[in-house]
Amino acid sequence: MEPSPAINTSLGLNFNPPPYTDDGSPANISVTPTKEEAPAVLAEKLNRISSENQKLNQMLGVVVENYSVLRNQMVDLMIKSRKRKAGCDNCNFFNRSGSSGADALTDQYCCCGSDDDSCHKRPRESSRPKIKRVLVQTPISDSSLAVKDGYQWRKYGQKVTKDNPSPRAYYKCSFAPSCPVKKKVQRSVQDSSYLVATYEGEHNHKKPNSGIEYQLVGPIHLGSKLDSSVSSPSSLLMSPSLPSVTTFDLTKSQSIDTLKSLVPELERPSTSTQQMVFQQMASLLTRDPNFTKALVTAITGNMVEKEVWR
DNA sequence: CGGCTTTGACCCGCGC
DNA sequence: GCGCGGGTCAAAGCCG
Repeated sequence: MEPSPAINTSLGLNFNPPPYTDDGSPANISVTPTKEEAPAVLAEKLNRISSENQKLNQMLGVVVENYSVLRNQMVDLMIKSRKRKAGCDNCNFFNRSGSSGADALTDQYCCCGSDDDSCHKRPRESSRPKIKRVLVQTPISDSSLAVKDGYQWRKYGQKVTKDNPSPRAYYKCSFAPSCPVKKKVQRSVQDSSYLVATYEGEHNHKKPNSGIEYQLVGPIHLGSKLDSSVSSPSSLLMSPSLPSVTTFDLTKSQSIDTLKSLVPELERPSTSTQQMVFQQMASLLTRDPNFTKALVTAITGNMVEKEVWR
């Protein structure tokens, strides 16, 4: 593996909370400005907020740009790596999975354009439904196999498969037959705290309850605990869209904890007031879809980088 | 009563 | 051709 170019993908989030006194109250901020100084103080605050907002926007742009660069580099490296393994200099796609189970990704994408049968057969885009895979962390005690993705599903079957002790549930979009999307949900055989949802096809309608919940999606490194077909970089590239993803419901306080665990710097405030300020800031930020998207993009980009060049 | 889930039966592709 | 296993069907049951 080639060494990674040193690209800083850290968010560099520096909230710079105002200094606090021992009793937790802000030290240098006048809570009740006099009538004379109120306009000046407000204008100053406004300027400061505008300035911080501008800085945050710039940081966001850098983060997104860095992710894009990293992603392109990862794609290039994976293609090179697979070409070496497959021994096909003209072909950039990946080996077919031998399994036909839930963890199998059977689509291949060949770029060599060769009609030689000794090379790989190219799937016909028009005849193959798009396959997207999603990882969702759920309590092991939750046996419902329900993945809340904003769409309505009708369960039409459940089977116990050979390679996984947990049953696999089959769902159709409740808009069927006009919407052809199907979904298979099964607990990961390697880490039963994760559900693996495999989506086939694309919805031809909007989410029935779109906007109710936020769903952060992006590839996440889960180490060797999960089955390799889900967590490996190759599977990331085999699916048409971001395939191996984890889901955080940012409307829940649990997600704030998740955010803090992902960005340890956010845990530095020590006093209860600072904690409260953090909670409020995190809550405000995570309500902004653009911010959450960029945040996950940055984090997952960093994770993918570590995985690829390990 | 309509919609959804459950579950056994059936279909079909694949390997031997 | 046969067996195996994944995927789907459809009747029965459940629930609001």
